[in-house]
Amino acid sequence: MTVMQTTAATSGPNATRTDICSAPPRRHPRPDGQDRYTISEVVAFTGLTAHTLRWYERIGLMSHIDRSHTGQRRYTNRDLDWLDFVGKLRMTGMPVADMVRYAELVREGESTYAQRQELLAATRRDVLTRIAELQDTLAVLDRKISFYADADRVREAERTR
Amino acid sequence: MTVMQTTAATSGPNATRTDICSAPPRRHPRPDGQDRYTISEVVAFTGLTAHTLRWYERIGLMSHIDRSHTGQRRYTNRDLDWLDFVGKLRMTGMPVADMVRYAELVREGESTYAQRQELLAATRRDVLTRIAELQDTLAVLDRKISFYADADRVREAERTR
DNA sequence: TATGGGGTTGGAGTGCGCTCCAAGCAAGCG
DNA sequence: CGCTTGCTTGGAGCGCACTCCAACCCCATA
Repeated sequence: MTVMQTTAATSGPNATRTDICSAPPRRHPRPDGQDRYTISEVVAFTGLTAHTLRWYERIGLMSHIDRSHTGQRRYTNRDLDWLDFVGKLRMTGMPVADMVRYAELVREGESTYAQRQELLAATRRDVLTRIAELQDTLAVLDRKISFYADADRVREAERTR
Repeated sequence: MTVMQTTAATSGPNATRTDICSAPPRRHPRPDGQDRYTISEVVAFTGLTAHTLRWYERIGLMSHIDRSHTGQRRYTNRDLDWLDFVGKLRMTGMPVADMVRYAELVREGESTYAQRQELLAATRRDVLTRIAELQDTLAVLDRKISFYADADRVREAERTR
C-alpha cells in the first residue's frame, strides 16, 4: 500500500500583506497585469459553472469582482487563487457557510489573523480525522475485495478440477 | 506529519458462505442467538436515527428486518455488521443509490461476486484519490497556518521591541 | 440592420439524504 | 381504566449546494 507524505511548508518573510496569504506555487493562465478573465474563462479554468461563480459572489464567498465598462465580471489571478483555496476547503467537507465566515474574516483584515488560524487549525484536525477514517475504510474494502478474489480462485480451481 | 498504513487483509478459507462476506473483527453487543435488538438499541449502537434506519429499509439498502410478534423490528448482529459497512461506504461519499445497487447484488447471491468485486474496486480507487486530495489540502492548510503563526511571531517581536 | 453569442439579474427549482409529522397500536404500570 | 412509553406507517418537509429560468443588455460580424 502506498503512503503519502505531507510536506510541512514554510512561508518566508516575503509573504506580502495580501488577503490571500502565502502565495501558492500555482501558475496562472496569464501574468499579473493581463489578468482580466471573463466568467467563461474562469469556468474553463476551474471546472465550476458560471451559475456557481455568480452564486459564490452573491452569498459573500467571493468579495466583489471587478467589472468591465459594460458591467461584465472580470476575474483576476487573485480571484483564481481564492477559488483554488475554496476548492480545497470544499473537499474537506466544510459547509459553505463556514467558508463565507472565513471570507468575512479575510475582508475584516489583519486583526482576524488569530481567528483565521484557529479556523484553519480546526479544519486541519477534521482533515486528519477524515484521512484516518478513509484509511480504515480502505482496509475494509481490501478485505472484501480479496474475499471475492479468493472466491474467484476457488471457482477457477473447481472448474479445472 | 504522521502517516497511516493500510493493512492488506487476507480472508482465509474459513470465510463462510454468507451475504456479509469476511467477518470483521467487530464485537457485537450480544452474542449470536440473543441478537434481537430493538430499533432504539440500534440507534444507540450506530448513532443513526430511527428515521434513517427505517428509511434505509424502505429504499432497499437493508433487506427485510425480522419482526417481533407485534410487528416491531428486531435487528440481528448481521444487520449491525451491514450497517457498519454501509457507514464505511457512506464515508467514501458513495451515493446511497449505489449502495442500494450493491445491496441488490448481495441479495442476488453468489452469481454477482464479480460485479461486487468490481464495484468495490472502483470505490477503492475513489478512496485513494480522495485521500490524495486530502493530503494535498492538508499541505495548503499547513502553509496558511504557518503563515498566520509567523505573523503572530512578528507581532510579538514588535510588541516587545 | 439583423443575427448570434456572450454576458447580466432576481428568483424559482432540483436532487440528495435525511428528518419530521400525524395518527395509530401494543405493552406495562398505578 | 387511564396514562406513558415505544414502536408502527405513508407521506410531507427541510437544508444544503447548487442549477436553471426568463427577460434583458451589449457588441461583433455578415
